[in-house]
Amino acid sequence: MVEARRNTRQKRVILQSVEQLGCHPTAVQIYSAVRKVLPRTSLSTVYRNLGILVDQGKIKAVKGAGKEIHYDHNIEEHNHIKCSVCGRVCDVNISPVDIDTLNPEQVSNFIVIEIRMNILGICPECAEQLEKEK
Amino acid sequence: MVEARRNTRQKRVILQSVEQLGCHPTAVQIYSAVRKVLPRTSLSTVYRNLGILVDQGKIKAVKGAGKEIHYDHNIEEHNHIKCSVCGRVCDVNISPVDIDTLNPEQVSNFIVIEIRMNILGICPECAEQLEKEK
DNA sequence: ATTCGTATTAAGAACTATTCCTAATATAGA
DNA sequence: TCTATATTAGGAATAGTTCTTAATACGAAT
Repeated sequence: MVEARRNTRQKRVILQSVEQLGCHPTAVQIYSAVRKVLPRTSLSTVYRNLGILVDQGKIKAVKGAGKEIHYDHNIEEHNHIKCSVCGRVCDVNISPVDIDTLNPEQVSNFIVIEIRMNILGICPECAEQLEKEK
Repeated sequence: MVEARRNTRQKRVILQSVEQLGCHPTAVQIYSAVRKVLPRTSLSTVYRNLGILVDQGKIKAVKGAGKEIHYDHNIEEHNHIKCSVCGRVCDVNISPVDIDTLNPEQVSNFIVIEIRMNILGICPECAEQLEKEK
């Protein structure tokens, strides 16, 4: 990825959208929000700039349960839970495993780079809805 | 997914291949192995039967870091580490978090279904190779 | 063993999320 | 303001997976 140099309107609005949408939006959700401000923005511009913003450490990409990548304006290390019904992603507050305490045979002698937890669940709203339908 | 009823040659060879390949093969790797025995097998048949076998609890799908799904003949609960260089997946032996010990506010009031750890690392072989290239 | 209904297959089209390509545009420095 | 070029819009390409359909083969009944 080439180092970004220019401060374009698109890049500014994309970062703003990730921050304002808050709840771990996908590229398509960010795209919709951006197009309300800059209607001619293309999806590839959104993807490219999200990549640049991740590289610059301004946002984080949340991959995991499900095929879409979600984006997070909270760059502190934390984990996520995904609703298996509606697909939305929320934060979880489980202390991550300390990489330094692992011994090699536990991890097939790999050098560990990153430990992510992907948690699957049902969000309160969907749980309530399912309860009603019974 | 409709309940599978017939015991076809393809299904048998696909399950065998997952078991014999061992190290968390992808659908395409399984497809290659199956075609050595049944050369006219199609990729969609492999995918469909892998889905059936997962539904029947005979194998597990390992999703996580990376876009491909890997398949595991070891159906006991355990976690995985993926090599960021060559992409292969190995087992890790880290005690999973106990779902029952979590309190609701830790998990944004979700009902927790499953906790998966996705660990990213570098496998011994790739680490050695990288060391040589320096 | 043979017949027959239908579950399953092979082959490839379709789909989805993402990345790549290229001419046109807009930004930042002079 | 002018200019070089980084970035954009638009759409094509890609990768992994799922879907569609006519043909096939499994296995229950004979």
